Amino acid sequence: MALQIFDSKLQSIRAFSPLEAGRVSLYVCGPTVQSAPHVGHLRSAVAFDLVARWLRLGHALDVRMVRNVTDIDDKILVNAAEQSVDWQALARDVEVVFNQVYESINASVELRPHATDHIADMIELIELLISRGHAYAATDGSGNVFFDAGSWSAYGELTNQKPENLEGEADASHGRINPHDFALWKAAKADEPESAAWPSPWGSGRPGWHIECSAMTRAILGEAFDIHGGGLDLRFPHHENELAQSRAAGFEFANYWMHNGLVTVGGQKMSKSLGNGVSVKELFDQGSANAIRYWLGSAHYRTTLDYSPENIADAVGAMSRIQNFVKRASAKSSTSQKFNADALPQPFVDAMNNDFGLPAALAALHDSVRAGNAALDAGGDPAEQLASVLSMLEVLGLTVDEAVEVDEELAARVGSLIEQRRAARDNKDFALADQIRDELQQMGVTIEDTPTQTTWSLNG
RNA sequence: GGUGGAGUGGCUGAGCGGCCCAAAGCAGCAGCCUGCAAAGCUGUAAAACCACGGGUUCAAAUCCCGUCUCCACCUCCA
Repeated sequence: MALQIFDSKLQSIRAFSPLEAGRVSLYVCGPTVQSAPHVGHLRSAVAFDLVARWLRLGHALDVRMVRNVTDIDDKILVNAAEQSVDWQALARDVEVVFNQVYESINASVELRPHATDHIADMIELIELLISRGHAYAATDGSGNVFFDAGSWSAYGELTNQKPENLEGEADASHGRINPHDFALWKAAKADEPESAAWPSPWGSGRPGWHIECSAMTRAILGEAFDIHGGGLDLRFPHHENELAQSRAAGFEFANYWMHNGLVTVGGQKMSKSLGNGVSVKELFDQGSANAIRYWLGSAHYRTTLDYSPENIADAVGAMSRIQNFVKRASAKSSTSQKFNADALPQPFVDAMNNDFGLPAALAALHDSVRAGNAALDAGGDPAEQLASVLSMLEVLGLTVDEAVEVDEELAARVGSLIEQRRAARDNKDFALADQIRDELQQMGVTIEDTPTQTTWSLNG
């Protein structure tokens, strides 16, 4: 089965076919580095990392994936001012945190262009739009430049909006002709740092948000590229405006649009005003990055995913079941190959090809785990299932959690107690054995008896 | 007001005309294992009347009409 993708511009499923045979260009809107990442950032990152992985591993395509960094923005300047720090330092620091988080959840992207490195590209694009009659410098002498939405009849095509139905800006000023015209270039303000302004034909200023992505996609992926992705909340106005600008400039722009669903808490979208945001740190305290990644894949990428500690706990359990199998099977089987496309079960392949149907793919994964466990219990060699599971995990970007490092002193004490308990059990002194077990539990150590030995791990 | 999305077992969450007397996970129950546990593994019940009311069809969770409820976007947001 060929890959089917839900194109959120057409609002329907269609077969995926790259513009250039064998290659895929993918642009995903990355974070505005204004404050620490939250669960929503992770969801988007993982959703599109899975897209890239499947294109690479499942379809042997050469994927060029871009995730930009918006490092100049109103919010960055405001937050920096509030914290009395340099805005560039804030942006840099926040970006470091984002990169760490992306790496820990195995969703890093190599191409990470910064808006501030593409100011010249943006100015060039704005000039092109003006020359084509789709943008204008504000007539009030403010130095702002706006996109002329009225000049572009297709405006609203991405989200099926008619300009007259939009609520419209309360403040249709700053030199706008029409309320739905949006800023391409914002004139420097007196109360903002000089470092946040660049020279331009319209005076000193900085780019509007939307033009950044239009300029960067063009600079890095070209005037036509395969897939544009981002969070559902970016569809309007951000992506609508990107599309209008790029098309008005004469570019083909994205061939497919993909939007990931949002993360809610108690059925409501996370937002600062509601104070229900869940930080990445809070999340990682509840489970390994693998378990979090599993949780993010447990619902289809286009649906809303509700956060709750219980749901995370479920994912931790499910992930540990899979990892247990890999550990058990690896001890019995010599399969070392990490990924083999031929080892992917057909239901898994079909699920991934059906618009990245992760829940069904995970069901296929569990089916292989169960079959492998059954083979193990029957004394057989689970090589086939292990190969399948390892290959699926590779596609899913999941790994087997490594044991946590513990200090030697503790290890020695625990080892000694376990030895004493073993001796007691050999003497059938079960009261003493249980007493030692309780003692270990109080130390925060849980032991597990297997037929041949006793293993232990730290709680929590 | 406009534009989209969603309502499926105790919970999470797939399926989107026939293979659905509805996937998978979690929880429950039983068994294996164990000195006993825990952990692990295996198997499995239930009234899931697929929000509600109509309709189309040989056939509907899936399509159509109506109703109710919830969510998102239309300001910055992944």
